[in-house]
Amino acid sequence: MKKSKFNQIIIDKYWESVPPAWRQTRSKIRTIAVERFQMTEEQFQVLRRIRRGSASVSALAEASQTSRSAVSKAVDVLVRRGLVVRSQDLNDRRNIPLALTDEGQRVMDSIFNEAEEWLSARFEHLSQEELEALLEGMETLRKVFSNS
Amino acid sequence: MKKSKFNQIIIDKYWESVPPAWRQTRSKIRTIAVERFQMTEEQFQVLRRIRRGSASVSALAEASQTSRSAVSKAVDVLVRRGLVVRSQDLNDRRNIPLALTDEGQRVMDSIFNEAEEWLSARFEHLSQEELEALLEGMETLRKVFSNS
DNA sequence: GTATAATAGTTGCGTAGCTCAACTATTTGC
DNA sequence: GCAAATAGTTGAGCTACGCAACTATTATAC
Repeated sequence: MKKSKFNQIIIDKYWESVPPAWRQTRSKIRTIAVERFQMTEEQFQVLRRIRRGSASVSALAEASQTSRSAVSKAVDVLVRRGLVVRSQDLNDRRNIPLALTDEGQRVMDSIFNEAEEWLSARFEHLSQEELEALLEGMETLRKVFSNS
Repeated sequence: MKKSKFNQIIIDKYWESVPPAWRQTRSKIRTIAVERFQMTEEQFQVLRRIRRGSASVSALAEASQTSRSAVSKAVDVLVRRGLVVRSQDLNDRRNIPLALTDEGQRVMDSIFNEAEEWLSARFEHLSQEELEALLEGMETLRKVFSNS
């Protein structure tokens, strides 16, 4: 009883926080991307993850909880724009490792500054306690939605 | 220094939690919606909010951080399907209050059960502490992204 | 060793989900 | 009473993304 009531509160809060946060973030990224870099939010996410280390289409799809075809298409655009290179894995030729080009690296640095400054500004006025609870909550969120 | 480093951690965590959570949720809603109710995720959100009380296109757009035109179109589909009615506000005739029809209420009840059971199952194995931190974190998230 | 299954990636097609700008219909404020 | 603001709608157009079908490669089964 008590448990299920609390559950309902969690679910309500989820609907009221995550989808709006996401919509607003996407909208902001789009604005930056379109105005200055002609890049979509999805491409931004792909670049973001490639930047953190070597990656493949499948790994990116898994990490961002989307389909391989969607990632494949995003990567394709980035390759055509000279921001990403598809390289080779001689041990397993099905695998196609992805990496940033120098230009990709450069673009990433500036788009990152802008996007993350915006995000940063959002979090700026939070207290230390709020930040810590937020961090913990987001980690839980990540865990909860990462499998399956 | 310390502050900005912590900020970076928060931002990273944000990227790794919110967008994937959202993508997976949308995907699940779509599955339920398409398979059983022929309804999109956006329509689901609109119905969800109307169910909680009277609402208008503008209020819904504000709450879900999207544009009025997007909401207007979603509402239009729901009206054509007989799930929502546009009524009148005689005090201000610009305002068009929205309400569920009986059929809309009925459909909502069952789609809700299904969608929220899925969400509920995700949160099921969390400890009480995790749930509380999650709740607090999501409230912070909501606040942070609620004003323009 | 070959057939079969599994895996990585791509492509075409269709549709949902927006946004922007332009428009109508009201109401509010000098 | 007229300009500005507000609520809502509509049309054009583009992006995102899933599904299904396809190729290429590797792993497994017999």
